[in-house]
Amino acid sequence: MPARLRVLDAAAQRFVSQGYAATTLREIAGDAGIKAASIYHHYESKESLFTAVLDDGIAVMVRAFESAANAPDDPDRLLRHVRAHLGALFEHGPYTAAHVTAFFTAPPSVRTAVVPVRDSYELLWNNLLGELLPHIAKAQRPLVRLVLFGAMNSTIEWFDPHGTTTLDQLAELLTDQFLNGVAR
Amino acid sequence: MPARLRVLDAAAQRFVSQGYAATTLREIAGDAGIKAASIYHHYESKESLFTAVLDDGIAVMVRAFESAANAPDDPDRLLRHVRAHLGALFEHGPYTAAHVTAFFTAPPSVRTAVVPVRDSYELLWNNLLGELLPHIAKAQRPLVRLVLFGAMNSTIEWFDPHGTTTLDQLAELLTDQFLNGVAR
DNA sequence: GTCTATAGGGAGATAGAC
DNA sequence: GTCTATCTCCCTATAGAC
Repeated sequence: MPARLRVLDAAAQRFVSQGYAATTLREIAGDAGIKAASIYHHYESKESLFTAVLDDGIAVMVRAFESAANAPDDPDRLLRHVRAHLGALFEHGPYTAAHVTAFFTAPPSVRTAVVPVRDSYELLWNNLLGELLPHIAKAQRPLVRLVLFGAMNSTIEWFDPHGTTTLDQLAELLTDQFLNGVAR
Repeated sequence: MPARLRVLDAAAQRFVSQGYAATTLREIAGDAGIKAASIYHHYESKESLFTAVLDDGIAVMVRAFESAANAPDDPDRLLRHVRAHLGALFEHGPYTAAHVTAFFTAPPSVRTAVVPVRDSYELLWNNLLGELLPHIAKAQRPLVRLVLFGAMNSTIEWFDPHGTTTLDQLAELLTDQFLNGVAR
């Protein structure tokens, strides 16, 4: 595995678990098996390293969304997209998770650099929800999406993908609860 | 306003918006109108200052929960508790918000010190949901609570309490969506 | 492409005057 | 109760050898 990638992996891991400011380049370098100064051969600064992690995270989510969209006539279309989002969160390393746990620890410059990329992913979801739930007023669509995102993303704080509940089951539970509620 | 409280307020504000590690005692002191060294007359360390903020945050949430519980026969009992939680989040300063945005930037020692206090609040909710939704299996109760918490807490990242939607309306929307879902 | 060495700055925390 | 002064440590980043 090339050093540049080992550094990126280690950085994503550390940023997720400690936040941006609490993570030092020495720690990242140590995890990657090199010295801190060598990081600068691959990335020009700590900030650019974080930006690279976050950009990668969105790319994973967008790819997951798009492959879920490839079977448009599936009656469980929403379920498949929820599963894809959760899959990105839990099965593709800490890159996407960084958006949930570390984004708000990012310095302003990093935050603004990544916002447009995040927006593009959110737009995919707004359109999907508009298509699947046409009875919801357009103005309320982002709000409904934010609630769904809140429920999906918060799983990163408590769900254990190696526990008794599988990711498939979690996706079903979230989708059902989102569509039908918990009252019976 | 006593200096000890000005320091605590400033700390809560800074921790919420920047995270723990990115916040310096010099910034907090500046906001409170004193010098950094003077903080040590009121708090023994930066960590203890953060712990104080988080303890206060839980206390506000517990008080809000309890005053919502004072009318137990209200048919809109869940709504009132959701409203109370959101009220704690948006109307009682940044102390409660610190739990949502800054908790995971806390050093391990702070985290473990606050966990028992958080647990007590979560237990209140588990019991409430068990009472209101008896048809849900006991084992699934925490999961249902976590999804609800995810939806409620994520509002801190996007809801503007001074915008066109009021907190009352937001509470109604979240409660309705939680109970009945978005499908029609 | 990785290293050692180090510059330059800012952090948390302490000492002691007022 | 707040200040100034300062200690000590560790951070990001750079310079230059190999």
